[in-house]
Amino acid sequence: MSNEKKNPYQYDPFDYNPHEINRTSFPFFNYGTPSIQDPQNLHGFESDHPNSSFMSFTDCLHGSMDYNTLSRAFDMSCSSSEVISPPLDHENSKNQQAAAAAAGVGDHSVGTSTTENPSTPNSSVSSSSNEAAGSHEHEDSEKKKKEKQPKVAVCDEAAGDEEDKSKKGSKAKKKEKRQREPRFAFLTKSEVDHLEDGYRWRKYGQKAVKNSPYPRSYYRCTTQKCVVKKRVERSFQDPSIVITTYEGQHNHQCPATLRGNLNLNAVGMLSPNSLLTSASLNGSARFQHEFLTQFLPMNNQLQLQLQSRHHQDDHQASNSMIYSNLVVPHPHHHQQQHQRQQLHVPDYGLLQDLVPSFGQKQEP
DNA sequence: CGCGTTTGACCCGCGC
DNA sequence: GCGCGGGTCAAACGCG
Repeated sequence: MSNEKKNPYQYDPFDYNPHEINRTSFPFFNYGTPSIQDPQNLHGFESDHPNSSFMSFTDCLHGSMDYNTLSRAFDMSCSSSEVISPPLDHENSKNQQAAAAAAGVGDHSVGTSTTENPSTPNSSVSSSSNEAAGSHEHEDSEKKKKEKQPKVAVCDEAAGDEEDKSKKGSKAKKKEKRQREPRFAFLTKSEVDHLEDGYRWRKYGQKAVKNSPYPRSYYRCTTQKCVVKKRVERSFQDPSIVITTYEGQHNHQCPATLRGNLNLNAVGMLSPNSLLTSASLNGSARFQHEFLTQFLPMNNQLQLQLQSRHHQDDHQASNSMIYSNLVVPHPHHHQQQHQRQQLHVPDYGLLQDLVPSFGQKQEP
């Protein structure tokens, strides 16, 4: 656990350096040196966005921009041909988890910050996992996940959802390993589990999470034909952290956007710099968690790029991660909460699956 | 009544 | 083969 970003496979999207972020043009991804251990580092980021007021990513994303553009804007121009899927070494992660847990891994930053920020606003740290990349590693990870959802796999999502429904037993295509949609996970510091992201979700299940007192909730986009799902769970290491994992791509527009709220400038998205600028300058704008959901469609590309990049810069222990100070307006909270981001949150739930190295990074 | 949540049962893959 | 755990289904229920 203590290490290594040296290993290209030890992809740790949760490891980042806020300072880098300030320096880099892209506020969400950081390929810089990992030093989140120092909570202080957070200040750098924070100072940039004292009010945690960012433009809504959703807004931006709903604008007219294609993913290619986005990825370019995000300065993720590396080749995506190389798929570097974090190997979900089960054993490894188990050990790491155990070790981490034993060591009280809450990773300083997490534990510390958390305590320091009892008010729990919202901030998020995200990471992506490339599960649908198709690499061997990917396969491994999938196995861990047990690729369920045979229905979608068999009938090609959108279309078959309905029909399959009736047939749980129709193991018709068992052999066809269900292809998992690319998943995108991120952390959000919030008191509420289900963060508003502009889309409408229906909860379809809840399960207790092993080794965690917090249950994991399963949501599905209520839009017809949209097979996007998301899982929400709370980090047991830091209950203030909500781990949200999106799976799939929305094939429709964000309802919120449709309702019209934006004057978003996709502009901001076209350039990392502009994004940063916008975020910093546009105090009224919000940068919501939702941004990730919008990001989903480009996940493959994005993730590949991120990971590839990581691979290239592994000497820097680069991590692909998306993070932000979120202001998530929630019905239950009359006030918007502001939170500093928590980095490097050790979680042994979904994150472990998504970010294999997540649990091992906790050590300087 | 429509929509969303709750929750127990069920399915399925994996490890032992 | 069995048990475990993740993921999903679907009936029951709640709410506006």
